[in-house]
Amino acid sequence: MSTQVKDRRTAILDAVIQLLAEKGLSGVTHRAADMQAGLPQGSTTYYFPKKTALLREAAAHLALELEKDCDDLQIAFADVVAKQGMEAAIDRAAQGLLASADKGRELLLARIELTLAAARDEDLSDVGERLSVAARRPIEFFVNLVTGGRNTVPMETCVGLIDGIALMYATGQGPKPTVAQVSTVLRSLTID
Amino acid sequence: MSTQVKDRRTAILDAVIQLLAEKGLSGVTHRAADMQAGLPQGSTTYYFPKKTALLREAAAHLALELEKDCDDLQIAFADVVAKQGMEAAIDRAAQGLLASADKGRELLLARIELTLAAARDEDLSDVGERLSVAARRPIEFFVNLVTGGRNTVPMETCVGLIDGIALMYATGQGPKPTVAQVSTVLRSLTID
DNA sequence: CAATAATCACTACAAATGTAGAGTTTCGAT
DNA sequence: ATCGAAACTCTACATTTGTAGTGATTATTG
Repeated sequence: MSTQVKDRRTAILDAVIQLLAEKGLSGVTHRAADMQAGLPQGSTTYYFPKKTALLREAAAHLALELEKDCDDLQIAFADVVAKQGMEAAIDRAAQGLLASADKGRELLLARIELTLAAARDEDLSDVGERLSVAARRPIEFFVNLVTGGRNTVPMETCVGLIDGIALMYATGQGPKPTVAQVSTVLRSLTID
Repeated sequence: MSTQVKDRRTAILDAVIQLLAEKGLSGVTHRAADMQAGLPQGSTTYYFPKKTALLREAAAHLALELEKDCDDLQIAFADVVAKQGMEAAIDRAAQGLLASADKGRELLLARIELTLAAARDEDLSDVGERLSVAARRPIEFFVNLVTGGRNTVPMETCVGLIDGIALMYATGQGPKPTVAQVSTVLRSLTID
């Protein structure tokens, strides 16, 4: 059935994302993906014979997940802004960014791995672009919320800032930033 | 001769760092390192039989290079502060951070690769710590310069911020930040 | 139910990789 | 000059990986 196919495909792509986060790019092999997904050997080869295609589709899948998470976030925030005002929303924005560093640790690490891979392989450059766009969305939302659209720093740079903090935390190189610290940085992006 | 030995070892470690930046962690093989260093096959195997040791030593070598670059930077800056005052120095600090993103692109990418690897492999955790310390030094210097030691954000977080911007630029995901933008962010780290 | 196609599972194999060890060269001390 | 050791190079091999292909199973259609 079509759902069966889609289930297996997504199970494999989820497994690849998990492998990227846990074992790195070199940890992604057809056999490892089979095992991680709990499917018999050969499954990944069947659905994605070429490894480039496997990575490409995993990246697309990851981008979709990121965008879905972002949509959820925006819906949740509409309420906060409406009921508690903008100032509270800004703190919650910082909070949201930090939460995504915890919950989305896997997604973050997988995305960084793929971004690095895309920066090297010509064949994956479009994938890098796709991920970059997906990663920009929540940041764009938060930064616009905080600065009211008058941010003085390009949105890509804002993504870099936030990603850098998240990556630092995700790789265990430093303490988890506090809400106050992040919102300080967020506010600094506005013209004063 | 002893110099011969040291030359070959460092040539190999330099090659590994270059490979890390250009091909990623999975691009680092004994044979690839031989070729990159322009040495006959088997050389890397001879000096670093175990791959873990190869990576570990490459990380240590990278840390040394980072620290050396940092020392040069600090010496150069002592002059600027003395002759042109603090305000000029702050702009030059932002400029310096940006310059290191260009000149040090290889070092940055190699460091990120190793940091990610260290975050996964238990055996490399000390390496991650070593690199983290080395990366912190120049940031510490600049941030202290800008904030006068009254930075409101932990130093590790500052490293994350700067690394994130540099990585964004190094992976071609966004425009090179301007001096004004970086110094804006730098200044935001102070208590006001 | 039959048969035909789609889906899946397994085997096979060439290339690459980590690693060991056997040769070979270089070089200093006697 | 010769010996011995250190430094180096090369070959070999088991393992892993990408990928193709072949057989088995399931679903679908007439």
